[in-house]
Amino acid sequence: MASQRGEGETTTTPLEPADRERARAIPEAAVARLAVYLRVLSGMADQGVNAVSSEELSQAAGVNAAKLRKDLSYIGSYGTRGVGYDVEVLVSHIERILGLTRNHSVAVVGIGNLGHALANYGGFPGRGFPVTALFDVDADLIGVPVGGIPVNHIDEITAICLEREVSIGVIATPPPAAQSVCDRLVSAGVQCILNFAPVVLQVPDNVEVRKVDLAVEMQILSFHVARRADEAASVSVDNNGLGVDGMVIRP
Amino acid sequence: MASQRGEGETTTTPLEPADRERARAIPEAAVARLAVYLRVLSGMADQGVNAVSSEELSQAAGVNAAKLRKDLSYIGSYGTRGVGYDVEVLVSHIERILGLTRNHSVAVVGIGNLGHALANYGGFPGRGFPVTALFDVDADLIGVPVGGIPVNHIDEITAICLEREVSIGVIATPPPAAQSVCDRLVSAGVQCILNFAPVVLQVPDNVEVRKVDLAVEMQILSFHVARRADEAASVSVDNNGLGVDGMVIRP
DNA sequence: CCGACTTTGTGCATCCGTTCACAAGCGGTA
DNA sequence: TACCGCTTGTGAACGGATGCACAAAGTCGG
Ligand SMILES: NC(=O)c1ccc[n+]([C@@H]2O[C@H](COP(=O)([O-])OP(=O)(O)OC[C@H]3O[C@@H](n4cnc5c(N)ncnc54)[C@H](O)[C@@H]3O)[C@@H](O)[C@H]2O)c1
Ligand SMILES: NC(=O)c1ccc[n+]([C@@H]2O[C@H](COP(=O)([O-])OP(=O)(O)OC[C@H]3O[C@@H](n4cnc5c(N)ncnc54)[C@H](O)[C@@H]3O)[C@@H](O)[C@H]2O)c1
Repeated sequence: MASQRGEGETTTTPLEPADRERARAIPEAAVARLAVYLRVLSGMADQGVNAVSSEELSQAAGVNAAKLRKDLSYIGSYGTRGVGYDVEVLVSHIERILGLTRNHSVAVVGIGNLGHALANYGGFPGRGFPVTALFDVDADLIGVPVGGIPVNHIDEITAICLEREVSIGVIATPPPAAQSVCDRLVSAGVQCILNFAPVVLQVPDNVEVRKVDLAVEMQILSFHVARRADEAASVSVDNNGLGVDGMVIRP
Repeated sequence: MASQRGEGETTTTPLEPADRERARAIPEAAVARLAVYLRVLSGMADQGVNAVSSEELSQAAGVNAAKLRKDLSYIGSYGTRGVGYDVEVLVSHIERILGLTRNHSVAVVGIGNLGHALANYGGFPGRGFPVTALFDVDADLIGVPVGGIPVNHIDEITAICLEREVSIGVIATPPPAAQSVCDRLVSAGVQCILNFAPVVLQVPDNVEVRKVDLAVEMQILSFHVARRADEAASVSVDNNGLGVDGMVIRP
């Protein structure tokens, strides 16, 4: 508690360490997009591309060019007018702002279907997120290596998280276990949690939780299907009063 | 045009095709939360809870009570002042708005680590999203049943998607294959896509894509770690000029 | 060295979503 | 029936994000 925002109004920004002030001001939505730009730019760098314009990059990232420029302006002015951006330069600045200059050790809890997939996934270590610890309660799993890391018992979570300096905890347990696992991660000092269990986690203010809820994603898609169907229906209603499946819509 | 609010004092006017107009106006963010409320409410219903107030429900869903009420107001007025909401009633209305009154058949493409986890996951069918088709290119996988469904070759995607009336396609292939898989899904008539590959997909306007990008999620968490570390540093700088790990921050 | 051309960075208007605050409406109670 | 306390539903203010449009600032060819 008490670690909410609050202070910061008094200074009319005479900022010396400009980056810190900037970082604080970057909208969350822009942070998410910066991560996407970074991935696109990394791909370009790998293909030997040296420079890119906001137009090109925005196309590749699937956003509006003006928004891209604004997003980039949050982290500083690293473009060259009339030319564009140096890919390498942009990559390194985005990495710096996102805190990717150091590795973030990841622990996965719950090595079931999803936990196995995550532990085996090769995409994280390469991007600065080495998976360094796996936990479960299932006796059959303890000691078994998954993706090269042996599974530990959940009871060892505090000691091991501290030892391996875990900064991100991933919860892939069944829903009923999620809150208790979360609590354990928090008391082990983990301040960032990625939660796959369809549960709303209660955490202290100093802990950041992001959730990935596939059922919710699907339901959002479902909503759009329904909306589309309705639109189609309200058009065809002028024809015959029938919905898409021939279902009568409010006759 | 005409689909906005408009009516001011004549609020008692019960619109005829009110739901369609409403559905169109629901902000995307609210839709995502409605899905969460639905899950919480379903849990309550299972436990025999009959009624709930906006305060209780908002707590359980981890949101502000006013926001919850506004979200619910997008779908209609189904509460009782002075009392609260009937759980069953709310469930059925949210389901209706989200289009969950009918099943949405799901196809998963790319039956690797992640695809296996998704195919085996029992949480979808129970929520109205039966997985009815699996596709891959790997000859060793074709015909093998995963989660009860045999894997088909990707070349059969059009025929099978049409036959099984797939409405949601899930892409879990390696990134280079994602766009081509997406194109095939689209030409098979699939209008909703959930993409796990870290790639920006290009689709026609009538197709809805949602992406789940775990690397991006982690990078957002990383950003918050970095921000936190900076805050700590700028405080402790007043003490000893040292950052959290004893690393010197701008001495 | 200049002028034409290109692209960035950003002020500004707009839009969308969140939050506040309170009147309206309902059930319970005397 | 009339009053009281509680909770909903929503107008209105606010804040944050988006998109536009253009001046500023650079390159490049002559
Ligand atoms: N598999 C998917 O595709 C998928 C999709 C969406 C959501 N999810 C969610 O992800 C979570 C995991 O799904 P899954 O399919 O991998 O489940 P799973 O049952 O295959 O695996 C769960 C694992 O967690 C372990 N576990 C149980 N209690 C534990 C505890 N207290 N501490 C540590 N480990 C514990 C179990 O031993 C098991 O190995 C669930 O919450 C599920 O709802 C999964
Ligand atoms: N596993 C994870 O935890 C994880 C995490 C984040 C992102 N992802 C992403 O999800 C995707 C899948 O990851 P994975 O670990 O399951 O990969 P994987 O390599 O285990 O599986 C990929 C599967 O796709 C199949 N495939 C390849 N090309 C195909 C095509 N054209 N059509 C149909 N199938 C094809 C392969 O045969 C393989 O079975 C990747 O894009 C990955 O970046 C995975």
